[in-house]
Amino acid sequence: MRSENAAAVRQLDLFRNIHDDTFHTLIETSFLQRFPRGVTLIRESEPADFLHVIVDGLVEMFAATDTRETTLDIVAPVGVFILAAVLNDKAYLQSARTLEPSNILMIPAEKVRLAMETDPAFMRAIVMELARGYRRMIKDLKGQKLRTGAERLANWLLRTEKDQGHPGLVEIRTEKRILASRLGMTPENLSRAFSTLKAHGVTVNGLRVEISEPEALAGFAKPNPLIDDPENAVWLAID
Amino acid sequence: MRSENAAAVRQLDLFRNIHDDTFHTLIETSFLQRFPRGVTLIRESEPADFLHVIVDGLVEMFAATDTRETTLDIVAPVGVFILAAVLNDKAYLQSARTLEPSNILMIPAEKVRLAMETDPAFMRAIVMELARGYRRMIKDLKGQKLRTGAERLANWLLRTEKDQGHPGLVEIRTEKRILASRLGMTPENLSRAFSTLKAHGVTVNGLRVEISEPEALAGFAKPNPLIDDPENAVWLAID
DNA sequence: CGTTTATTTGAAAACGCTCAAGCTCTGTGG
DNA sequence: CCACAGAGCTTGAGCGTTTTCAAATAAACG
Repeated sequence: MRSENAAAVRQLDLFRNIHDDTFHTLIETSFLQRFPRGVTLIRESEPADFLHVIVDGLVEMFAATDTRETTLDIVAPVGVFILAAVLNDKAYLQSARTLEPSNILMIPAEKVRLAMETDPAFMRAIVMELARGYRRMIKDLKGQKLRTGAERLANWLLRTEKDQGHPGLVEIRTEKRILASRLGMTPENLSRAFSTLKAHGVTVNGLRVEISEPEALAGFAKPNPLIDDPENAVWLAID
Repeated sequence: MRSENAAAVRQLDLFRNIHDDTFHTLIETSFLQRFPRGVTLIRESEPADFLHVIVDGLVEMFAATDTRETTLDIVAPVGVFILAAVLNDKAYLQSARTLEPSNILMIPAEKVRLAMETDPAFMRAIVMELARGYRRMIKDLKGQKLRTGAERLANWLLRTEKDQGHPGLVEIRTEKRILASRLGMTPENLSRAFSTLKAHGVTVNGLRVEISEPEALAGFAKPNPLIDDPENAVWLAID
C-alpha cells in the first residue's frame, strides 16, 4: 500500500489514536484492491470475513428481498463499513457494491478482533464509531417513519448543501435512482418530489440542484437536529 | 437496591463478565427508582445524564416531530437503553416512557464512561452491545423500507410466537396503538392489517392472537433471517 | 450515430392516513 | 351490581401519497 493511502487511513477516527504496532499489524495483513464500477464487494448473509475501508471511490450499501431492494447508505472515502458484523462475527446484513472505480482496503476480521483485544485505544475508538453508527441508524429510521418522501428529499438537500459548502448549489454524486433508494422511494417518486419542491425554490438540472430560497425550503423541510445533524462528518461526505 | 435486583442486573450481557469492583462502583452511585405507568423518563434533545436499566416493568422508546410520533423500540427487563448517547456524551435521540409501573436503575453517565476506561471487560461488553444494537437498527430499517405494513405485522407475529414459546398463540403485551406505532403504521391500519391476515389463518381476540396456519402465514410474511432473527433474545423479550 | 440506460411523465392501482362514528372494554362511583 | 364515562379499538368513507406499469424523452456509451 502506498504511504499516502496508509496516511489517509490512519486519519480515520477509528485508527487515529491507536498504537503504531496495532496499526501496522492491521495494515500488513490487509489487501488494498482496486475494483471497477459496479462490483459487488460483499453480499448479505455471507460471513463477515473482512473489515472494509474505502480509500478511494464510492460504495453503496444495500439490502434486498425477492422483489425489492433498498439503499441503506452510501460510503465515501475515507470510510469504514460493516464494522458491527466483523465484531459480532456474524453474517453481513447488507450488501456492498462500488458506484465508482474504488480502492478498497480489506482487513481480515480476525485481525480486527485481535487488535481490539490488545489495544485499548483501538477498542475505545471502536466504541465511539459504533455509538455514532448506531445513532446514525436511529436518525435514518426516524426520518423514514416520521417524514414523507418530499420532506426527506428537502432535508437531504439542505444537509448536502451544507456538507458540500456551495451555498445555493447541491451536486448529486450518484445516479438519481440510487438517491431515490437511499431516501426510501422509487425513482419516479423522486422526480415527483423534485417537482413538489419547485414551489419552494428548488430547480433541477441533471445532477445539479439549485436552491434559490433556502428559507422557503427549510420552511417546508422543517429540519430537525435530532434527525439531520451529523455528529461526525468525516466519513459522511456524500450523504 | 435489593440483592435480587442487583443479581438480575449483573446477568445482563453488559455486566455479566465485568470486574466486581467495576460493577460495585456503577451500582453504588446509581438510583433504583420506581415509576408509575405513563411517566416520561427521558426526553429527546436532553443531554444524556444517565444510563438506564429497566429492572422491572416495560418502557417505550419513541420520537416525535411537531405533528407525528413513532415508537422506535419497546424495552423489557432486564434491558438497557440509550447506551450510545451516554457514550457519545450527546443528547438523547429518543424519548422514553413507562408503559407499566417500572423499576428503573439509573447509572450516572460519567460513571459509565469512567468504568469503561478502567475495565477492559466492560469496554468489551459495550462493544458487543453496541454492535448488536446497531445491527438491530439496520434490521428495523430494512423491514421499514422493504416491507408493507401487513408484512411487518405478519413477521412480528411469527417472531413473537417463537419468543413467547406458545405455538399458535401470541399475546400482545402493550396497547395495540403502541404495537401499531412500533410497526410503523396507524392504529387504524393495524386493524386492517389484522383483517388482511385473517385470510392466512390469523384470528384476533383482544390482545390474544391465534395463528392457526403457521405455514400459510409464513408464506405471506416471507420471513428473512437477516431482518427477523434476533441475535440475542436476552433483552428483547417483548418485540 | 445508434444502442443502451437513466430519467421523466402519465394513468391506474395499491397503500396508508385522516376524520368521523360506532363499538368494546375497563374502571369508577352510585 | 349497574350505569356511566373515558379510553381504546374497529369500521367506513374519502383523500393524499406512493407504487406500478407503460411509454416517451433525455442522457451516456461504445
